[in-house]
Amino acid sequence: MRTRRAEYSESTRQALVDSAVDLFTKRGYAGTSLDEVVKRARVTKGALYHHFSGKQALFEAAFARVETKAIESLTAVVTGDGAPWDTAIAGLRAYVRKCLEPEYQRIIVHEAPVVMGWERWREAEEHFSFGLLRTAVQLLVDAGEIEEAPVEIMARLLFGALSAGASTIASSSDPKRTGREVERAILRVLEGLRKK
Amino acid sequence: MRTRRAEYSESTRQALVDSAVDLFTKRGYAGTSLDEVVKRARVTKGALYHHFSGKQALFEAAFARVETKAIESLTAVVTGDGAPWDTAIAGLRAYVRKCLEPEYQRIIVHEAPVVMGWERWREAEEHFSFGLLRTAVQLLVDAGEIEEAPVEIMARLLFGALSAGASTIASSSDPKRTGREVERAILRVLEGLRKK
DNA sequence: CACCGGTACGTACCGGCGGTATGTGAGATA
DNA sequence: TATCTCACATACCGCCGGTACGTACCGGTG
Repeated sequence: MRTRRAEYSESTRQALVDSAVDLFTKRGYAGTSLDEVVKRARVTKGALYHHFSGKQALFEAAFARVETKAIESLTAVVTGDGAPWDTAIAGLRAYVRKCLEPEYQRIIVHEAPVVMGWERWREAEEHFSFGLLRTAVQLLVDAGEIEEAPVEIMARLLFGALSAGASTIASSSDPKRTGREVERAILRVLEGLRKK
Repeated sequence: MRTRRAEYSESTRQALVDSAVDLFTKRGYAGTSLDEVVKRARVTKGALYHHFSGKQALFEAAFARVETKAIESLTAVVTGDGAPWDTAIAGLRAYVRKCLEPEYQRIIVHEAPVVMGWERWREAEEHFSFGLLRTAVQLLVDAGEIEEAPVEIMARLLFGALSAGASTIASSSDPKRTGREVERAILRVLEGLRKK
């Protein structure tokens, strides 16, 4: 049953997460105070601590929000029925573009591993971007496109390379050019792994 | 002129950096209080703020300390006079091992980009590990071992992949095995880039 | 040797921030 | 309508980074 109070509650929760995503993106986790977050959401700390156990939990909620949105747009790209290789390439392109959005860049790529701790981050990423990337790699192996290799490891390396590439693009003085270069470099790496 | 006071001063500064490296490694930047740092160094905050402008500056000193030590051991590996390709491989192996040391892993790989900010981190790394890696890649290109490519970009991607690989090893339940797998995977990527 | 200047700290304190304990009023329940 | 409950608001605490100021000791000078 959908009561009135429940709707209000959900609404303020959303407002808190919205505010958190905004401020964490602009000022980072350490640079954002909870007073700012609740002020922007037009509530008080009482509301925040009613919905979340603390600052960390609020960050994880923001993390989940951003990642969920990202997964949606990425799966849309990947669920075409083209050749596995071409689909994978399209997915990589889409992911690099995602990494250039400030929200994703700051919260997911840069801060999450430190704020959540590497272990917790790794665990959470299983259900989000990294999980998607790993299944993509698995598909390529199954399709015989790239040589047999420990999928987990290869996916980790690729994930790291992609993040570094995206950061490079983002802080470049000529993002367009750097973007093309990064894409070409990644494609070259993949071609090097491809079976003849 | 080497005065007595200068020696004392240098000594307390070293003690502060030692303490900082220790605590930042164990508890991270945010989890370490300056009171703990000065207590372990057996001084007070007055001494700390005499030598460093603040917590950030102290972190950068710790960063420089750890990186300097790393560079020393890495250049020792690289300055053999073997074939460029073999030297590069040896360097990569040595770097992965470095990343498994807790100090390097926590302070340099995980926290530095967030604490210092990506731009500042990138700038600092020019004189340390990344600088070394990039010149190594440049040497391989010059020697005709790998195909022409924007060296900066390739080095960035490699750097990201190596960091991810090292983190994977460190948090693995079977580090020995994972270590071998990561090394093999990296070698395969490099072989894919090698000229025929 | 007396004096003095400056450096290398120590001490006391402030403001801000994360977190907590407790009050309260609107909406659900009977 | 009376009561209960939950979704907040309010007030407060302890810690921590940073600052202002005091001080003792070393090193040079007459």
